[in-house]
Amino acid sequence: MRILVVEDDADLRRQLSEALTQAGYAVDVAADGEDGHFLGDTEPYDAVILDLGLPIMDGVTVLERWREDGKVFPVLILTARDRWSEKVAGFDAGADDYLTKPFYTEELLARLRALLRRASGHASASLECGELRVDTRAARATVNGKAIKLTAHEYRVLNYLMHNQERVVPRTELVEHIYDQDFDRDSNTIEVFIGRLRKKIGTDYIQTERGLGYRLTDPTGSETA
Amino acid sequence: MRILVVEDDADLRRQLSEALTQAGYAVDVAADGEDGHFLGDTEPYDAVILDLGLPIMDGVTVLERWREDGKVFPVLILTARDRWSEKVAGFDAGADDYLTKPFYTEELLARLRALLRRASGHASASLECGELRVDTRAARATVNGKAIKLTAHEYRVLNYLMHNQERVVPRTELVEHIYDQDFDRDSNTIEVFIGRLRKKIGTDYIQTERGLGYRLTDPTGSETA
DNA sequence: GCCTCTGTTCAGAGAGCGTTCAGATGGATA
DNA sequence: TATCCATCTGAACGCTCTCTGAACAGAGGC
Repeated sequence: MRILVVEDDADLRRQLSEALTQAGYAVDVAADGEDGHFLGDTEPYDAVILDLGLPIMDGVTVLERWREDGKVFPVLILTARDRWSEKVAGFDAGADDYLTKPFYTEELLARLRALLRRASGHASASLECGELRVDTRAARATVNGKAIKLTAHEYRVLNYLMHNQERVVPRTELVEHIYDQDFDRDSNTIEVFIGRLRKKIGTDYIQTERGLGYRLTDPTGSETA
Repeated sequence: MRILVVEDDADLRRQLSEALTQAGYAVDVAADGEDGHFLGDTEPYDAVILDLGLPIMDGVTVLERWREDGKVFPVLILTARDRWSEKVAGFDAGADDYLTKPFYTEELLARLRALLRRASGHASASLECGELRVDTRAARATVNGKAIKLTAHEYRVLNYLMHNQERVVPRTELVEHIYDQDFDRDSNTIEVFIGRLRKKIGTDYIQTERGLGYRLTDPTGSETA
């Protein structure tokens, strides 16, 4: 975890740097808004601790510019001022937390941990198979980065196959997982859906194992007849 | 956005509930730790405001159990105690923010906005989607810079979709996050609101994924049918 | 070559959705 | 308190798209 500290007071800066280093973080420091802004724009930080009263460029301005540039790292604002209206302004500029000087180092570390923990909770669950990708959260499929429009049942079939890549999935198993209990098995709807999927994602992904079922496989991968 | 308030003091509970409702949230309340824990376990909240000193089950215990159960909603801890050691304990139990009584309602709302925004993966206070913009602070929406007049529920629907851009949001999920506990789900109010929103913001922003739900998307973005 | 299994096409059925509207509800105003 | 107005709600209706099942064509195995 790499942290940026932007603080003009030399004593506090050193104190923060030491505390964070000791807590196991990699720490960079900046003494004014311009340096701080530059570092935040160019280096990949996991979180930033930002003083509001800074030389050259104000802390809120620095923060606003980062957010405009699409920087999403969590920012903890640090300031001597205690007025709530400024806290509100800080939050709405894109801050994630706020701490008023003087503060206990323990509390700072605790808030930082909370920020990092929350920021890391955003891994999107996506299944991949070659150039085929299914984002289960967004319910969206892409091939070579191009979005594919799937109907609800097509999506269900593909999703199940993606969860069972490289495995032969019998048609009965597909039926059981896609439909609820009572479904007339004397129908060829699965074949129809497989056909439509092939048409949309490309014919090579879904192989037919005659008499056994279907297998989703990476067509570019190591193939053995 | 649906919020759970767990607070034993009746006055404060009502005050919070009113303030949050007026700010456009759907609010459920609980007066003790056991009720609170149960609600948090069974209903899909976007955030929780949790008092530490609670009857029957302590706030920290409630929080720990939620986290053990895999609940990830952001939690803002609220307490009369000001000692930093308890703040640290609260954070490490899985809290995301901390506020000491007495507090300004404005600050609570600002911290809540920051939590919700961060929880949905957005860094900046104003949510954007193409030319559509929602200012969560002022509860105001604009398209191409022109303000749009939205009713309370229209705003809630749009706000929730903005927090979940590019994702298919099932209608049931929308209902759960826009209304509080008691609401008759066998109604087509969501369709009605979607229809009105499309009329106001333009028809291209909200896509219907038949059988799956609705998706808010940037119409000018790189879309491939 | 015959038989079985799979792929494709198509039209009807049905579900899901959009729209409209009337009544209910709640908040504001006098 | 009575009245008005905006908003919300739930039902009805019609439309569109998807699903389904059948029929037929094609591929593969024996």
